[in-house]
Amino acid sequence: MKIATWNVNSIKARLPNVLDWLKTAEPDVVLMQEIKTVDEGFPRLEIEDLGYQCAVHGQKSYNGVAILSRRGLEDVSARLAGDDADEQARYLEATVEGVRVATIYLPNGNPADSEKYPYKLGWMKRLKARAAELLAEERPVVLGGDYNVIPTDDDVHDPVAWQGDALIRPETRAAFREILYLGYTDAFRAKVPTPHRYSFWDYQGGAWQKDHGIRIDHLLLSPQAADRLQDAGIDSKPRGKEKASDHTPVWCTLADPE
DNA sequence: ATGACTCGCAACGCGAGA
Repeated sequence: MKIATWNVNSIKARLPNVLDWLKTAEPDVVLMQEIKTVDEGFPRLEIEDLGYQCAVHGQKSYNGVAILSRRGLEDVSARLAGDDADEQARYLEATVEGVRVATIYLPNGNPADSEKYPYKLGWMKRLKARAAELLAEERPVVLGGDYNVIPTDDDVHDPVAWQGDALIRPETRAAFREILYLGYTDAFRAKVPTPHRYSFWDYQGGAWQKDHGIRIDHLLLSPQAADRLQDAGIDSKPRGKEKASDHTPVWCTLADPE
């Protein structure tokens, strides 16, 4: 089963690129972020034509997440518990052939001296609680998404330039490690030890051409999923296309159960 | 170099992104 995560930065602006990529990459499951539309605006028919079912948790203009699957889609559940006042559409879970998957659009948190940073850290605490609950179920789990976390200095072109940023601050990294240390595996890092492989390149300053990127899109696997991990990678081709998202897909493959 | 890009919106510049 091939599972990918992709922050598309507007599904409407990205639809031709997304359809092309679905046809060529042939993922079984896509964990999508920043669709930037309400549920009714999601191009469901075009994607269903390629054999996918869609679960959508949208929001007007900002955020919004979706799960695409061509191998079934059951028990869909939106929102992250722990803050009933949180109206931002950033979390959606579903089950595909016994694998519990979540699409995650973790808050950016900048500026780090604003109220946005405590919101990010609070959101990470809520995610940790949910991640722990899922671990207790002792089943394959894949938590994929735009974490807005640069885990280590191997995951950024210029760590000094990012100093103090909400994506790299020690508190951010510690909160991310807390989730990993529950027992989750970073699928890409487990398969690709090479440093300086990125999933995001800013639109500005020729960052893509100069490979000035950051690795912030991650697939975290429970032990039962990690036991089935066959391969993982970053598909940088979509980032080089016309009208590209600033993020590119990160994927992993899980062996089918016995 | 007071820059640099892209998105949605009911806009005709702005906030947000990272």
